[in-house]
Amino acid sequence: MISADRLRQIAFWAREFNETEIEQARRGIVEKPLAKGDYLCHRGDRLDFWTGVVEGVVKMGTMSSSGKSTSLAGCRAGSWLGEGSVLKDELRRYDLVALRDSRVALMNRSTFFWLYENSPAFNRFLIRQFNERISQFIALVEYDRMLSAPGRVARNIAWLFNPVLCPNAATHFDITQEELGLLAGLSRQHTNEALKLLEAKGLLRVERGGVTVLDLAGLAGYGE
DNA sequence: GCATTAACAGCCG
DNA sequence: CGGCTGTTAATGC
Repeated sequence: MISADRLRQIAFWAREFNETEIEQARRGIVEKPLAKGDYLCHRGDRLDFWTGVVEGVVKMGTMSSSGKSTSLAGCRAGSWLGEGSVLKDELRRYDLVALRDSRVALMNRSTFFWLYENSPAFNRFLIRQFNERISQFIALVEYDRMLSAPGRVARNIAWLFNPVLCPNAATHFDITQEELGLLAGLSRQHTNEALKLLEAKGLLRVERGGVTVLDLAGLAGYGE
């Protein structure tokens, strides 16, 4: 379990919680470090924890039968995921893998359900979260047909900066071009060129070991 | 042919 | 010195 202060630090959804809710939530959460390349779960596993990224970057993706990996979305520190699988008590539909040394918070299923049954604030959060995920996965359908590298990079950056899924996001984020490549499913070189093109269009600024978003809407809609 | 991997020199912290 | 970046050369589909 974690302290109430720690909970407020890592869980933006607990901001409007009352004392009872905070107490329940903090008792039901443990933290776990992940080394670069570690899998938290594979597609098809049962993982009875709702998961928050506390530090680092975690990739949601799947591995095809041929062994080729497909990226769905990156989740950076501050974002929480897997509520669908916990709620429906189903097997995971994707892998979760740490792109760099990371730290996750795990909330057990019974705590999740207690909040679901008892906390209006948590339910408001869940609705917003699901609504945002729907948009994200609708965009994923387009994305599948959109082959352009700059488009892929733009989408993935826009997701990382999603203000609903990741509310504390500043405009700058430390992420290497290699990591962005892993998220977008591109080589580092290709990612590099895509980034420079997006920079030339004024959508972002490329920095050493990071990017600064200048036009989030422009990135989210790039390639339409 | 195109894109990915490999290799390497410059650069910045 | 170590990690990241930007190129070029080699390789694979």
